[in-house]
Amino acid sequence: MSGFERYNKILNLFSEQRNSLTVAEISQELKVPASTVYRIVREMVLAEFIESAAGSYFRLGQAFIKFNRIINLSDPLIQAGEPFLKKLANENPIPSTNILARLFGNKVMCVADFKHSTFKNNTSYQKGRLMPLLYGATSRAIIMQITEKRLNNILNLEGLNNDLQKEIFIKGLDQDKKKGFCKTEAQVDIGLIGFALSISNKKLGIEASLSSIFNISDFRPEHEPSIYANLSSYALLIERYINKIFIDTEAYHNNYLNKD
Amino acid sequence: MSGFERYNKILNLFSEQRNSLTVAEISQELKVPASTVYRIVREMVLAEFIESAAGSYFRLGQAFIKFNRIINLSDPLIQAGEPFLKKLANENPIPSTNILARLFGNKVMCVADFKHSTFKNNTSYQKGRLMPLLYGATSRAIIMQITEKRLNNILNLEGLNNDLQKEIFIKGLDQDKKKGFCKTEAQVDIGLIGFALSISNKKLGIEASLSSIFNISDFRPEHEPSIYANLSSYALLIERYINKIFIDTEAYHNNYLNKD
DNA sequence: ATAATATTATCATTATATGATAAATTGTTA
DNA sequence: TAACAATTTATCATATAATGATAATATTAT
Repeated sequence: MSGFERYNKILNLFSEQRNSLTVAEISQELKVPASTVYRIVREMVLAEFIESAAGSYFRLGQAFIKFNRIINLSDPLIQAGEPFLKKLANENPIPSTNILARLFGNKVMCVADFKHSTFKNNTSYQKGRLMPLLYGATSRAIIMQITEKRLNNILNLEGLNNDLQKEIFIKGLDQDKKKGFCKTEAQVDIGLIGFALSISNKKLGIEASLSSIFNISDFRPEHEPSIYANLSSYALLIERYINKIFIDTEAYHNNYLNKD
Repeated sequence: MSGFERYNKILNLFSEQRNSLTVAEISQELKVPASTVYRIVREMVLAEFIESAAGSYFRLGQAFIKFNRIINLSDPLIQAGEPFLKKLANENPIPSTNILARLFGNKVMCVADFKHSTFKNNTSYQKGRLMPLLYGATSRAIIMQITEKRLNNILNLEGLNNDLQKEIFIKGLDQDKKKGFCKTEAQVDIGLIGFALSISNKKLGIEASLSSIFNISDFRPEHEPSIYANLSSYALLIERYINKIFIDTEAYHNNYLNKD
């Protein structure tokens, strides 16, 4: 264990379920002596990436709140997409939650969400939460973009090493690719149905998706056309906006450089 | 430069204004050769603390969104305080923005905010943004809690090294301490007036404040009593709730340990 | 007050980071 | 498409910092 990995491993011990840890626990998890962990933790406390809680426990620190704000203000996907989620929710024919998600390692992370006030259920998708890559329309609209090789790696990692299963999964994905959208029922949350479209920008390395999630009980087949119409028009809008941000940023950088 | 500081310094080069940087720029800022910076940046990209953007620029990475979520779910101040901000806003006699803030180094960071729909102005206080420690009611209600020695250090750091100025500042603070609340006009944003109370929990090391911010043009002296009544009842409520969380967490930990 | 736990300090040893340079890759321009 | 420039990765000897066992304090609980 060396370099940044050492720090990252400690941070990744913290989770929604286990949000505070003692040095003894960290030491045990990482199989590193307590004296070493104390030194490392102290460094991170100084930088406010960790803070001490009651009873010799430690928590994640406030620095994350600070950096999270900067990301929200600078991430092109969030900047371009978040403002449209509310509009999308308002135009959908039935109550919905609407989500922007992107690839995060071999998981999918929601980076923006808007739940319409009339949508009473809760989805598992929440900003910052990691979700499985192989289930749900939100995720499918993302993996349909990645290369075959990478997909294969991920399928192996996720335990889909049975060749037949793999083939079936890839075939289904290819069909979705041709159609240009994804639709899944109850793959992530029971009682919910999801529709998703890809959002991408090669230059910015964005592999994302825009999705609308509904209660199955609200949903009727006749809703589908307007759901697709909404999703596809907003997906296009967001892609264009991302591109605009890209152009603007480039211009800004050029301008900045010329001023030297 | 060594240990976590090396990574932290790079992360802290990113700001709202300068949200993407090239390796050359980082190298220049930190006075570290590009070959070294490339190695460090690569490590951080792997951990998703940094991500590559277009045109050889780098941005903060998505890991912050993930960790920010965990903090929001686990920070006792946010957990205890955030739900009450909306209620406070609704009960205030005039349109307001309501803020929970805490100490962050020698700055003050807003960790939760709720702007009432009728409040049209914008405050500088936004979740995750660092604000000066010496101006505004929000900040005063925090520094009035810290030890004299620490305050002195901060006053020196902030350039208040003139003894007379210092004395005046401390006297004003002492008066606020006696009154038990802070009120400032236009110290941070012109046209706004702020009222704040301290929130603290020694065991959890929380030094924070709850504040309501109004438009000066909306404000009349007769509003003051109800403003104070609201603030003080919610501040008390939040402190009690923090304590409840503390007790619950302790019980949880004990329970967890006994199960081994 | 005493015991138990948590935290910091010390220091010889080991392992890793560093940075100069070269090589490779990628992007740009003619 | 070739030639060029910029970006990124690889290499490696050397300097530097991390490690962890142990001892010394500090803090907390009994």
